[in-house]
Amino acid sequence: MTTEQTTIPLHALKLSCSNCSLRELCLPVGLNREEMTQLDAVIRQSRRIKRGEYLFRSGEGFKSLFAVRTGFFKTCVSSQDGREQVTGFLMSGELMGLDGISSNIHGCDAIALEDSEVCELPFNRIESLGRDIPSLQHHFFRLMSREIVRDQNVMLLLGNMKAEERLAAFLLNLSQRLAIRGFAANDFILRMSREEIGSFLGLKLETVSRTLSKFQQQSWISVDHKHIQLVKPDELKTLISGCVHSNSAE
Amino acid sequence: MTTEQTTIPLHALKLSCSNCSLRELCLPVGLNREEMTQLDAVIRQSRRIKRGEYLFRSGEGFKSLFAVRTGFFKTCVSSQDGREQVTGFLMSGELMGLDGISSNIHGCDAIALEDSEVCELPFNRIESLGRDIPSLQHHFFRLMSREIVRDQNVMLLLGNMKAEERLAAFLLNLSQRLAIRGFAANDFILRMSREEIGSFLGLKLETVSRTLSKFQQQSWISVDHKHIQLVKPDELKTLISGCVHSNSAE
DNA sequence: AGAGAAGCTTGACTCTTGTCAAAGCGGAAT
DNA sequence: ATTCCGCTTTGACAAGAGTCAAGCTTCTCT
Repeated sequence: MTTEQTTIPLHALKLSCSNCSLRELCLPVGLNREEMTQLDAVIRQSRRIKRGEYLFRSGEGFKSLFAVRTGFFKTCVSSQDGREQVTGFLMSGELMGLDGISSNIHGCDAIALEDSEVCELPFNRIESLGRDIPSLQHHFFRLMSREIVRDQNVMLLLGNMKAEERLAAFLLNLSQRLAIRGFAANDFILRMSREEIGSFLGLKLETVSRTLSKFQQQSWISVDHKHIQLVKPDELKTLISGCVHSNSAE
Repeated sequence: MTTEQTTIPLHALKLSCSNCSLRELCLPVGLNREEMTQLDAVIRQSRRIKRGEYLFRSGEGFKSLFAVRTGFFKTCVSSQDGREQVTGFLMSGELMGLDGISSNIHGCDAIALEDSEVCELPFNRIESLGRDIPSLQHHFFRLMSREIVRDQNVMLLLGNMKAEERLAAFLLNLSQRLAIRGFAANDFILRMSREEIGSFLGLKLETVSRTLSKFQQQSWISVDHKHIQLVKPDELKTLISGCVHSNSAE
């Protein structure tokens, strides 16, 4: 049942752009055939990124957005003294680089957590194409807005929740996003280290480890290193019921 | 020296749209006279919001963005059990409602912290105008991206910084934004309560109070209820040097 | 295959922040 | 002008998470 890699399932591929598995990007837009062709022309051939490699770095010039085609990424900002804050984990169909638009400079690092493939979307061409295809323009506004909503939910998590709640919310969020992509919701492999989870959740790696152990002792989950099974996902949901945003539809 | 109200200074007004003091919105775009007229036509007459009133609520239908003309707002998301997370404090020229675009439903509450005025920007008209005026379209993408960058910096703050660092960063950020608007950078009135500051910074109100007292004991600031003076802003800067984002140009 | 490095778990202890409580002050409304 | 309520400050104590350390497992690279 274990998902070997977070690859987008085939049926989604077929329904989306011809050269790019961007479910998020293409499906909801409702483009006709000609518009789809135009968009395809803009999307550069996909690019392979090996595990551990940077897709882009904070401070580099911004030209393109990148959509994850296969694989798994993290994005993070670093402070001057080296503290690292992971700002997100991205799986297939999700967009990176939106923070670079404001200043034409990337505001975070994007690092592959497994061998991955991305599609490059040159932003100036997206902009001009958006002027010709209103629904595409609207879709990009929506994508950016969704990122803002996501960030606000992370703020709620970092500002208000206890360690157990944070970790439960994290596991359930991963589970849900995998399920949407056609993978098992309750049996998956973590692509990131305890330290990276901790950085994302505002916790130390020891706290992450201890909390996972606690969940396992309660038989809510089973932990075998990076292999996680949600045995009683409802218990996790109960734990965070109340402390999640009223209409958190992420 | 105290700023009685966060009103945008006159020279900025003159340089911006004729019916709306939206420095952020108008100045950097470089619109010509006719385009400016078009934009003015879209911006609805400004609306007054009394202190304590909601501009919009989470869950309400989204139609428009709102720009603060005068006054001061907070935006916040609430969890089901009533925990409130303040996601931002907004002063003149800043935009609210960007999170509503994704689902056509507002994702947060916007509440006036003093008697305020806002300009309403119907989003569908902004979108269509953006198609005619590329620089306007680009400007809105940039505004949304800037919001994402801001949110990432807040994540860094909530995830990595200690109470003193958070409060120092908060005070310096306020100071800087006031200075940009022509107000005194080191002598200002807080528009929000200790509890609201705490909610924004992920701290309890008592911790905010104690930390302010600590700063005062060190003669770094002077605190008289809501009246704050930054006596030694450089000490505050030293405190957060290192833990702020490398290129945090907010 | 073996060695070394990196990552994970767990324990003991510390420390920052949260919680509870009480008292003081100021501002808003009558 | 007065009263009351809400905000703020401060103290004492509790608790959750961080720090430090040791030992173990797994993975990677040679």
